[in-house]
Amino acid sequence: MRRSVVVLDGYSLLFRAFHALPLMDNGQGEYTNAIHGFLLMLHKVLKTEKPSAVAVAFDVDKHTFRHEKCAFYKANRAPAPEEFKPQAALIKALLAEMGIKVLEKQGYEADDILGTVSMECERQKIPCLLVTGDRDSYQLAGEYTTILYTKRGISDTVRITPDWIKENYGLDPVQLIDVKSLMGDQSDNIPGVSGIGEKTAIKLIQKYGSVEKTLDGADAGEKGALRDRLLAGRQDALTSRFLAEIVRTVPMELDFDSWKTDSLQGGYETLKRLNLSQVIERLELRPSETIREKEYVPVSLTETVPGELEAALRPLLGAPGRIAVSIGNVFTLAHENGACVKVGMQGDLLNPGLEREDALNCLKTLASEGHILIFHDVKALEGDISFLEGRCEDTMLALYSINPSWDVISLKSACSAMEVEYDETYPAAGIMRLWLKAEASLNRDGLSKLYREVELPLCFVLRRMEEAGFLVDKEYIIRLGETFRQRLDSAAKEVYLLAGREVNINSPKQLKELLFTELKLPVPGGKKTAVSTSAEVLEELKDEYPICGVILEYRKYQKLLSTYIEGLLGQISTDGRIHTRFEQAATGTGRISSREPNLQNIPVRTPVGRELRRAFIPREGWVLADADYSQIELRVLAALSGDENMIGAFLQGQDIHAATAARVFGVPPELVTGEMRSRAKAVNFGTVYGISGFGLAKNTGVTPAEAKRFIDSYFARYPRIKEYLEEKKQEGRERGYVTTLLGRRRYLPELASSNFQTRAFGERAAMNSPIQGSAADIIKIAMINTDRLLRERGLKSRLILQVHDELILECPKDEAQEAGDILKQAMENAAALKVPLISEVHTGGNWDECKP
DNA sequence: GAGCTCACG
DNA sequence: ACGTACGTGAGCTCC
Repeated sequence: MRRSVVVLDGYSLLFRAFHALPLMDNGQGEYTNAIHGFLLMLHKVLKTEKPSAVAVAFDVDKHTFRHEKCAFYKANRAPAPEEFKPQAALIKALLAEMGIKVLEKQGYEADDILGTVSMECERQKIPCLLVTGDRDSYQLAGEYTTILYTKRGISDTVRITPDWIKENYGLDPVQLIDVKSLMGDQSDNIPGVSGIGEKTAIKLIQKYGSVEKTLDGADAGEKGALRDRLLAGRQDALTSRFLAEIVRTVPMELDFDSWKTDSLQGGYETLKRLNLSQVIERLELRPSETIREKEYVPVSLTETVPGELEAALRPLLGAPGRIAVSIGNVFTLAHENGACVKVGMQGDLLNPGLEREDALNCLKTLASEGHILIFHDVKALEGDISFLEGRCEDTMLALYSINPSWDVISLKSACSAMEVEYDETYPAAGIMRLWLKAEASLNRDGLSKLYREVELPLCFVLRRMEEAGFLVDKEYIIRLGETFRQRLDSAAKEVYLLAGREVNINSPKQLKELLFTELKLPVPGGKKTAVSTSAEVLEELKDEYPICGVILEYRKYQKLLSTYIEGLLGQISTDGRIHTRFEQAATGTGRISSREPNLQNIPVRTPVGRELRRAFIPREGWVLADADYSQIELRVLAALSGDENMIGAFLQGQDIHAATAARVFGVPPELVTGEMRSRAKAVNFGTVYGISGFGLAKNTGVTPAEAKRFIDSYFARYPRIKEYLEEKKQEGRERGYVTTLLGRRRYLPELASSNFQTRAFGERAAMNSPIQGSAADIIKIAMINTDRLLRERGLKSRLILQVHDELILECPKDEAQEAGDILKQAMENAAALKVPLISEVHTGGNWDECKP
């Protein structure tokens, strides 16, 4: 197909439509005339021009804060009326839903984007049509670039080519820049030369060729008032020349092939809500988000012989397309064309049919025929799912990418989060409904990349990690358990002795009664009633009251025994390995979690805890390679905030906590004491968590007033960090969410709460989520790349565990060096920030040995 | 099933 | 004046 590109100037055309059409609304206060006009215009252009690529360009936030941000930019243009603004916001969402590429770039006007696209088209010799209501774009006309200018209204257009400009102005397109610099433009705040209008400017450029030549020639070549004006306006003219020229080098990716023009699908529901039925009709839109029950062709294949299944399905499922799949008690499939099939599975008493393997083989056939299979949580599917990599979608992951706060793990709650009908008898139909809606939302919110390039590929990596598992030394754990049991028992006996009676130490209620009522221990903090028997409280009392120390001892071994010794022993599979399950849609920030058992909270902070870590081992002849990011969250904070001081410390490879201490205490680095460093470290942590004076005080043991002073001097030394955290809170309040490096959102309705506590929590989450979430984004990329590289290089080494900022490989001994290098490189190159990412690799014969 | 406690990053 | 660190999962008690 012949390639050609059409780009529309979003705001200028919307504005044209807004003024050309009478004000319309949908009866609920939403104005629609500009949207209506714009979409008809878009449709007409696509129909008559039949381009191979289309996009719509917008200025970023032009209508909200252009006045403050940019002194000379469109400063004198009338503000947009209230009836217009919401339409501008709506159209972008609509275009995304319809799958039309939206182009925008912070700090640039739509004109600049048009200029950049046309420049690229000139370079590639692709015909390019710029549709706009702004005559400034005439200067962009060229051999391959035509301007479709809307003269009046929305349908009265003229095609501007270099020839047209020659005929009408006697000039080349670029000389229009020179004309504009002489005549000026009030709406763009281009001064021009005072006293020179369009007619004179054109005449001068025709005569001299350019602004420079006009100015140079004016002294000798002109006379009277005109000569005086040109000489006086020299500087203005030169400044104007700079302002009048449209930027044609906006840094942006231009992948024309992805700017789809076929099938303007999606947007039906939104247009319906806006009551724009004429647009729906003209664009021939169909309600794509919902498959209505009557459209199904439900067929029950009860007696199917396994081998005949595919043949039976084929006529129902039609040409290659997208098929939602659910395998539970029944096997259901729902094609995007509405066909729907249900087959009994073995084990279903009413309708016994297929074996699991038959169902999987059926899917294999469908996938090999070019169908895209859609699942809800594909990783949870039993059996070998490797054939689905690159051939499937996952609604759970799509919805989680859109909003990690949604409960999307079960299909039922996912459907209720998306307000989609859930039909127990045809789960696949629910999955298809979810997918069609999720796909539009992913596009609308710019999250397709996150889903498609991170979450979806990652789930196959996680699946391989789950299957690989972590080998443990079972006998060692049992022996360790025996010694822990002895220490637990003696601690219990000692507690009973000191208490004078037996008590269930596991019961906080009984313990509270014993300590604070019977034994009348003082309550730390001067509170009247005891509130907690937590380690924090007992720690404070243990010097004075030995029973508290013994209770702590008891608790330590109780935890180790029940959660770790017994918990882990109960999770060892027949292969001697522990296969955790990674939850990919469970956290509010984008982190993954681990369960049954949780291998992300294996003890490490105390020596006794680390004894347990020694139970995690590689298989015979292999080693573990463990790599962890150094200070990834603080590095992310430094990079996102752009704080030069913190960036500088990381660039120089300094000990960040010591460097912070030196700055905040105002002493040279060599005079930083251990105490100073550890306080600075606490504040660095606090900052990442969304600092509060009280929280810091509680964690470091200083008074809240001291903590506050410390935070104040910290922010005085790192002003950009303070600004950044304020910005995040503000952003959260304005937009309702904050985002990570990859655009992952966290919605924070708490910020609008009238309850102080709720609101304060929202603020801390607004500060923390971009940091924790971006770090999570980064390690996910590292995991995908590590997994791919290891396999591409034909190595046997494999990822077996992720612990938020740490990745663990199991490697054949002779591969350890190479695999460790790959791991380190993949981690350090996962993102290019303003600070380096550093990953430190350690190998060892057990997990504990992998610590520095 | 909620609340407490505690293991991890 | 309010009452706090961010993000998880698991085992225990007790209603």
